Amino acid sequence: MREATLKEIANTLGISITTVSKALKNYPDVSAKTKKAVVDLAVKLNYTPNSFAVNLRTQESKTIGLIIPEVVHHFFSGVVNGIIDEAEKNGYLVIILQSNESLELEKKQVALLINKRVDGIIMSLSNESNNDAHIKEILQKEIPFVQFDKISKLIPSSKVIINDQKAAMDAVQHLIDRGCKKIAHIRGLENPQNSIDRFLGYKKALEKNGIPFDPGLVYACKSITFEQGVAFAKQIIEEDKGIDGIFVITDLVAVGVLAYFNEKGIQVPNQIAVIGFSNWLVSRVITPKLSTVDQPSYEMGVEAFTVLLEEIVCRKENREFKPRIIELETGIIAREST
Amino acid sequence: MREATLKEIANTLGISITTVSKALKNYPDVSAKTKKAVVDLAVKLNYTPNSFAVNLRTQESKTIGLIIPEVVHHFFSGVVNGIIDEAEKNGYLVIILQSNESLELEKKQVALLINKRVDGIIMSLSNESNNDAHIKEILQKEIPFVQFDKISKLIPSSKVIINDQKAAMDAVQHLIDRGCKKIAHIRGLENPQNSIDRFLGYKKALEKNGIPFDPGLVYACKSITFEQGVAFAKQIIEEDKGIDGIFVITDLVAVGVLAYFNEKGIQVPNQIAVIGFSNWLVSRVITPKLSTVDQPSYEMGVEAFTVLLEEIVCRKENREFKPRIIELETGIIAREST
DNA sequence: CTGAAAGCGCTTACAG
DNA sequence: CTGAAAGCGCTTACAG
Repeated sequence: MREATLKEIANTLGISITTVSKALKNYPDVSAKTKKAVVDLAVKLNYTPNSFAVNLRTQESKTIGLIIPEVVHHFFSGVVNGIIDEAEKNGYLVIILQSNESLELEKKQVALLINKRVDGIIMSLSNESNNDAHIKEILQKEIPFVQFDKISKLIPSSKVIINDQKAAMDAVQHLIDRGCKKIAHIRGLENPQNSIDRFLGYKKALEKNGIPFDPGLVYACKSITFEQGVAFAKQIIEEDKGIDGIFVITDLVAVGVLAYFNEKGIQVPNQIAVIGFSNWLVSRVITPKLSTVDQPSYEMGVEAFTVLLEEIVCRKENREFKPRIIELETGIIAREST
Repeated sequence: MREATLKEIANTLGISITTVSKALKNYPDVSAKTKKAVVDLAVKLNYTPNSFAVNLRTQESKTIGLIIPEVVHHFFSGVVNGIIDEAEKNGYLVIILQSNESLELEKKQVALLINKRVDGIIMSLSNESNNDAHIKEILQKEIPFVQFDKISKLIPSSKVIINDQKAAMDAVQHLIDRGCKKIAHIRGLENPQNSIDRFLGYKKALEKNGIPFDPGLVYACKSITFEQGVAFAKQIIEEDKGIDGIFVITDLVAVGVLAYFNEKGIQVPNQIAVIGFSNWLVSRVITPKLSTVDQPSYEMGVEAFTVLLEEIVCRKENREFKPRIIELETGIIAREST
């Protein structure tokens, strides 16, 4: 069965395509009688406008693009969730691409989306990416653009973020409130902004509480893995520096720490308290249950789409759009590990 | 800056749009000289074909739709990964929608994708869904269609699946090989095919080993959650039926079982061995590390797109397409819990 | 209230 | 080797 077209409806009813189009779009200048005949037939034929033609005519695709480092990650899954849901509510569909943390791929994907003429792009940068030409091209082509999570501060677009520094301070303060005196930090990679900010938050919290900062208590991950957590936990025990609390860059690594402590019979939190970051699923089901920092991932997705849509609408109406920075609240989830 | 068009190139060079189009598509009947002039200018203007126009003209969107119950799920994330990667390699983009296990939403989403005129649809059904009208409409409109994981056997489409029955048999056999004599099964919901098949595999494995099947050793989840695992573990201990092995429908629930056993100091696997299903991330980082059945999620995604593309190509060339059932191998991952 | 016409930007069968 | 023309299916400014 072929798809019904306006032409078919028009021919069947013996009226013009113009009138059929207007009737279906509920224009005021069509008689009630004509309108009814058209609508009835359209329903009967199960007519839906050919979106290819509508796209070409209106120069809109009602589709947005989303580029993230990887889907297989609890935090990103949550964001994707929020974006898809909110987009759908507003009549938009979402094309998802993954950069796999490769700058090369990311560039190709931006080109793909621009070529596809999506109405807007939401993006979390790969670790390598920064103020690069492909990002600039998005802005230069005036394609509505929102960054979230891993952002480049240099790019003047809307951003949806959390305050990593403050969240890290809260986490370390939580350890201090629990009585920790000598707190280590297992930090992330050198480059990413959130890794830097969490480290700075750690330092600030110590400072605020009059605890001297000791660079010897900072352990830098070479990769964000369970195994890194195990390795640093081992090192911490073997070095025997009297550490009684650890703030870990993210839950996956923290879980590695807990696994090692479990194996060695080290009491958590009595001997050493541990707090992670991100509230992955795993942190809730591990023993002891991991205390962590909650990032509102779903909400980040919703906000990201919402501000993107604002920009889409503004540009369509030729109104000025001022990029907005949306900072979402994080919270400490205290469980059994602190 | 406006986007360059064929017309613009044609006017600039003083030749026809037709020739420009042919030159860019490397038709043989264009002189080398003209071709070079066109290509040079196209590169200079950073020309890319307007995909809206190409779509309308070719009646192809080079986009496929994917509907899954939820993204925030390690297994589905893996599949999504495989589909996106393989699609991109072949010049296709992927629109992702989530049914959130709601039949109502799923129906709406199928309509959205049909309306969007995607070139094909890949789908894992929601738990409520079956041989319903919206699925039939996909087939009736001759839209290339592939089911994976949660499928309806009644729908004559290509399918990418694992042999749940065999995988479950292997898991239970593994418990038996480890010396378990009285094996319980925490099964999934009533409806989904894979829940049924895993249960049947459990029965068959017992039968094959001459162990009488006891319905009293089967516990049926009302929801697939950590908490259900905890609750059933508690029940199993309190009932004290002498169970020494448990085959659990999926890792998340199995982790709940382990959490309860950990808390009560029950030795795993010495007192009771536990095996899960799906190889979630969490199973590798829990203590004791959970033995499980590995499902090749990424590969399922790759296969699903590959067979979809076969159908797309066949239909385009008006060749007959015979739906294919692709069954992927699973494997037992023996860790510390068995 | 209705409709002829232009146009979105491309592709391709056909003529020369 | 080149190009005029039709057409994909819609929307909308304009005329009547």
